[in-house]
Amino acid sequence: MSEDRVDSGRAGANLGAVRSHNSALVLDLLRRAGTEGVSRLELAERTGLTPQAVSKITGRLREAGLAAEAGRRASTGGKPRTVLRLVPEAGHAVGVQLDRDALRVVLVRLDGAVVGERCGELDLGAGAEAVLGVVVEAVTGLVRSCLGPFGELAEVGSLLGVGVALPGPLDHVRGVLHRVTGFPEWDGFPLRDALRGRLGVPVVVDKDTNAAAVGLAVGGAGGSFAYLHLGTGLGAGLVIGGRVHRGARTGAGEFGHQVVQLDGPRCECGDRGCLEALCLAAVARGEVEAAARVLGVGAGNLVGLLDIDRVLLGGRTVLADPGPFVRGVAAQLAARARREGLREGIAVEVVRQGERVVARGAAEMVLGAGVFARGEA
Amino acid sequence: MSEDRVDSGRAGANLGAVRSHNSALVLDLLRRAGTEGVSRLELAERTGLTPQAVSKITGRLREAGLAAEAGRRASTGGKPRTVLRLVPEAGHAVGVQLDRDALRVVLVRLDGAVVGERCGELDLGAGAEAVLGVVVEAVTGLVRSCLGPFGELAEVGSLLGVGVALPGPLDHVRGVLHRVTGFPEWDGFPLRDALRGRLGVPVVVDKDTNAAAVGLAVGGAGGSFAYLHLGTGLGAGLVIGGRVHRGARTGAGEFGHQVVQLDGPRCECGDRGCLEALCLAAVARGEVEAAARVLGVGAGNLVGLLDIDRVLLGGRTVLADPGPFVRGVAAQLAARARREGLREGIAVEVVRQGERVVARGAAEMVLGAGVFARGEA
DNA sequence: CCACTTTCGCAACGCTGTTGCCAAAGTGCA
DNA sequence: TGCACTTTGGCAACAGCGTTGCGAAAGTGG
Repeated sequence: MSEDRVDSGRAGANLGAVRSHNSALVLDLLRRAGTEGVSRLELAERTGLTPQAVSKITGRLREAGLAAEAGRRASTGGKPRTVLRLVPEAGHAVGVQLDRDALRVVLVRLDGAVVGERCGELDLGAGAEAVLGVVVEAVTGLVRSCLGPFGELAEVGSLLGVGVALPGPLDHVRGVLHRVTGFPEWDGFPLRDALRGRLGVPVVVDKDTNAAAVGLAVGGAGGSFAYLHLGTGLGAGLVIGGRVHRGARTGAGEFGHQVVQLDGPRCECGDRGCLEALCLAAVARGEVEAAARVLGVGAGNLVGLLDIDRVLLGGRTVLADPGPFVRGVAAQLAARARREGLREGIAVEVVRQGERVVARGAAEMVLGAGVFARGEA
Repeated sequence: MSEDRVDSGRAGANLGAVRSHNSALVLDLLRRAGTEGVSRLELAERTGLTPQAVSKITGRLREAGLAAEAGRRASTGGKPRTVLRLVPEAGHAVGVQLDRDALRVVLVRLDGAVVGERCGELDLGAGAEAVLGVVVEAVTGLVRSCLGPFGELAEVGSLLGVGVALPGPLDHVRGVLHRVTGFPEWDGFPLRDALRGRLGVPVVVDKDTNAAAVGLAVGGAGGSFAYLHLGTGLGAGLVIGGRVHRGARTGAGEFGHQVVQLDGPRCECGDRGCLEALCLAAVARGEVEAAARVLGVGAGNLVGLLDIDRVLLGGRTVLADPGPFVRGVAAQLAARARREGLREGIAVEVVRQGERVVARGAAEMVLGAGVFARGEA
């Protein structure tokens, strides 16, 4: 997540990069360990660093207030290991999910736990000014109710930033929307800078599917998976090698507009036989099993192309009745695996966080990127 | 390519890793510079390292015999820049392409230039012993004719290893074949170890499409692209962020068996409506334009999913008559781009090296992995 | 011929993780 | 209760990375 300094593009590595890389690594392991904590020696084993190096790194993290000692393990015949734990209150992030008709805002701690939430209605068509007002109102209100009184949001020391997730293609790097289907007034709107200006804290913007993928990747042990989101549309967030794949123009994940039926029915995108059109039409007809089968075909195409570890399902339509979707997709993947001579298909699951997965992931984008900027101090 | 030490999995970085990383980086830039060479300051700019660091690194490379000074640039008002160039003869690698009915062996230098080639017929069904014999014979014969007399292959100091590329699913990490369609006797054959035993030099094994992708990625500036190979089958090699994506079980790139026609005609894989079946059927009927259109649909699905930079076409069928394929695929991608509101589709090209692309890429796999092992000494 | 620009190496430096060593804190047996 | 042993983890010295400061080398241009 945060080791971009070492290998982004083809950049040279210096000692600062090594420190960033290793500190981020340790911090990530600490986050995964959660309440249980990890010992220094375990960290050394998992990172491949020497115990002494881990001691130095964790020492820096403790000094920065990000980690703390928390009890000790049972002895195995010698001095018991000291358990290190993340200090969850040392950092917070806000995650915002904007949908066509709804708004969800969560406040999460450094350890990923949700400590506050607000949901409400939203009319994306009401114009940028109105929508921004609602978002600013919801974010400041939520933070105020959870983290006490303050004047400006920037005064909340532990607040690392705000992550915003919304549907439709956008430029993740610059935080500019390309277009939001059905709402042409958002075309080219610089959402990140606008929000950053009104909130006064760092803002990150990404597609909803990518945000969810970021959230689900925490604890994913560097694996690869796809998050398939079936709601008002159908998209995918791809995690490859523990990192979200956004592509050259941050447009990756157009899963719903893959063609699975040459010369099939017209899709609103203008093409024919798109997966999204077929799948949603089946849902509309009440034929969930057929929808699941079509979704499974698309998932199979994706799995064949990328050979990922597992498939996660989410989004309003799936969550309303998960069983048939999981079974349908799993069946398709199992059949594909059999044809390839493998024993079993790859795992298919429904996301555990349910409706929250996107908002939580949006917050996680901030934690993944921002925690370490403080740890460096 | 070779910076795995720094970020493979989630490994900690130490000083050795930094040196490896940076040396590999510089070496890679030197290889791309080719005959023209690069100056130290250019290397510094591109890596982000200080000129002094580059001087130290190139000093080590020169001492190892991998690089040398080669003239100077025109002065711009001060001391002219000294040009550094790779010493092409410092390293060689053999690339082997095994196809169902043909064998191609190339010997390439460190700079990627092909200095020797052998082609011949092959019967993959003749059994492992016979095929291995033919390969060993061809490899030693070629190296002997190019690099002078020797007893064992391992005595050729500049020979870094042999890369082998062949169709069908296999385990790249362990060098074991899964199965070669139509030749069940190869199921589970440990090709890498068998060849390594008989040749006495390091051997790397990979799918033909991945090998081609490796070769094409050299000089690719860290971008992402897909190599689509249409020959007796249809597969893809994916390069994401300058690195070949092989997936969890090194099975990525199953491009030909994506379903694009629900309930379409049966494919020999057992599924229905596979791209490969439809595309090859059209070719068999002589309808090249239709084949290209179908291929373009598949390419569009891939581009939408991964948002890559460009698409490269190769393989016997494409090379026999490239025009219609390039036009057909480009048309599909342009249409997709228009639907997404982009000005133009992504670039579609035929691979320049033609029939050699796979064998060259196989050799490149060795250079990418092996050069640096020597540079460290 | 001299001033200026630009390249590039030497030496000292700061910082990284590593190594060698020892104190601390347990277990387990006599 | 005491002693031997195991295991953890900090202190200090170290090797090696890229960086900084500075000066020599090698050109151009007036």
